[in-house]
This record gives sequence, structure tokens and C-alpha cells, in this order.
Amino acid sequence: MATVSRRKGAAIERLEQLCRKHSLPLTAQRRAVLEALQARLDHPTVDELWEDVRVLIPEVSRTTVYRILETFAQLRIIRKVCHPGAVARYESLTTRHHHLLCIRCGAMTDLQNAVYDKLTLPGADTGFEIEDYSIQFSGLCAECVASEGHSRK
Amino acid sequence: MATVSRRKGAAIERLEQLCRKHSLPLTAQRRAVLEALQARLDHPTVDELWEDVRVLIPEVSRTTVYRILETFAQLRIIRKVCHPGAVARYESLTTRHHHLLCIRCGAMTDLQNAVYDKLTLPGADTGFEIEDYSIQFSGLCAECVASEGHSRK
DNA sequence: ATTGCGTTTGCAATACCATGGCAACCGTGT
DNA sequence: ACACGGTTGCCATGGTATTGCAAACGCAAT
Repeated sequence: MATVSRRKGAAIERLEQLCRKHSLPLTAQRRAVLEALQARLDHPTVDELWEDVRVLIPEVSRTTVYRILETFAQLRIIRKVCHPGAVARYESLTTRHHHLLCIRCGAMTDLQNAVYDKLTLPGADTGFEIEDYSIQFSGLCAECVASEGHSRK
Repeated sequence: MATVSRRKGAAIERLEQLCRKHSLPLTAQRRAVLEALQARLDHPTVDELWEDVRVLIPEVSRTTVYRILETFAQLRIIRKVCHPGAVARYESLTTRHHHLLCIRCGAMTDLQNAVYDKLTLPGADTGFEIEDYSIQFSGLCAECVASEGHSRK
């Protein structure tokens, strides 16, 4: 199928490190889930990812994908995306970026702009140990603007 | 401007205006849902709000609460909170604020700090018509820091 | 390479969240 | 007061996420 000639990918190496660190066995399923997620540029749901993983491991269970994604999110290998919809979505950890979210249809797009990447994190007075941030810009996507254009604010 | 008589609550008045504007009947259920949401300072789930509304209208249906919240969110009277959990959460529209989110347990707290309130919105080149934004700071809450303190980063 | 242990996986069943259809009800304008 | 259209409540349905347990697997010691 795919050419295996390419090197391992930095994130897979990182996965090996993290699995060792947390004493987690590095199974074929875990590898496949991470690869499938990193091959995507959007914010797939669990079922979408399941479809991708089945290409690599046809007999993989949906439950397993659920569990692996949850585990990875806990270890901060991937990120569970904040989305107002009722289904869980994930994304691989890439560079810092932000999200454009349509209030009406739920469409979500990435936004990368250095202007927003230099904020200073809140201090310890919040009670939280903040590691990262992401800005959610909310509004209307192009399609919804077109279909809602008359109602003024 | 400071002399705003607190008789009815500004948001209820706003609700009446918006209902008229969109030709929506202003029912007792809609009033109760909005009041219940504004009485809370957190980010309640639909069921949590349903419990509150039942105090005011004992025979209200859970389905109705679902529908009203969805309608209000569409009209931008309230906001559907972005939360990685699988259940929908809402908050009443207040001033611009941001969220501290625990990656581990899902706890969510508001953060209000003028430092983060002066960002310029992305332009039309994004294809979106942005109205507002909110920053999601992600990390560990105090409890989870305590229970995860050994794993070095 | 083999063995043994603890973890993970897969399957099925279950719980839970959210939505849709339909008759009765209620708010609104006349 | 009346009639109309939208809303509500109930029930059923669809879909998502979680749980328990036997079998399979990864990992490390032998």
C-alpha cells in the first residue's frame, strides 16, 4: 500500500518516548490512531478517525479508538478540540493556532496569525497551571452570512 | 446611563425586544429559561438548567429546554459554550471574558482580565464575519496539579 | 527465543444525550 | 373575543459514549 520508505515522523518518536515515560505499551492501534490523526488537517470526530484507522487495521474496534484518543488527550499527545457540537473532535498538536467558529452552522476553521500568538499566560493567581491557549473567534461563516444577510444587529 | 432601574432585568427586556424582532412569541418557558441561566455564574448543562427551570415551571419538558436553548443560541441571546466534554453547555451573554480549562478533569472557570480584551478581530479575508472572541487557556486545575505532580514535563 | 505478567483490545450490552413527529396549547395581532 | 401560527409536551427514535469481561498482545526478565 503506502510507501514505508519515509522515516518515522517526529510525532511517532515522541509517542514512543511518552509511552515509555508513562509505562504504556506502544501498540499497533496507538500508532495507527496517531498517524491517522496527523494525516488530517481538520478536526475529525471519533468516527471519522475510526474510518481512517480501519484502512491501516481493518479489524480495529470503535471502542478502542475512543479509548486511545481519550488516553492521548490526557497525556497531552493530542488535543480534544473545544466545539459546541455534541460530538467529540480531536486534533494533533501542531503549532499554536486559533479557531474560527460559525455560531449558526458549527463550521470550524483554523486561523494562523502571528499577531495572536504572543499573549502572556495568566499567572498562578488563577489557580491553574496554564500551558497553552487558543482563541475562539465566533461569528458567521460565508454561507451563513449569505443566508442571514437581512437581519441587522 | 448608570440609572438603569433594575425592575425587570435588562436581559429580559432585551429578550422581549429580540422576540418581537424575530416574531417569536414570548412564552413563560422562554422567560424562565433565560432567568434560570442568568441566575447561574457557571456553565450549566441542559439538564442542570432543566432542574432550575422546573422550580419555576414544574411541568416543563426537558425537550423544551433543549429547544429554547438552541433557539436562543441561534439568536445570540445566550451562548453555547465550547467545552471538550460531550454534553452541551450554555452561558448567558455577559461581558467579554475568557475560559480556563483543565485538560484532565474538564473543569472550566471564567477569567476576566482587561489585558485580553483588546485584540483586533481578524479581517474579512478569513471568509468569516467575526463578532466576538474568547480565549481558551488550557492546562491543569489546582486539584489535578496536585494529583499529577510527579510526572515531570 | 521463550516465558510470564500486566495492560490493552474487541465484542456485546448498556447508559446517556439529543432530536423528530404529532396533537393540544398558548401567545399574538385583528 | 377570535382565529392563526408557532410552541409545548409526550413518546419514540437515532446516535454517541461508556462499561464488563475474556482473549490477545506488548514488554521485560529469563
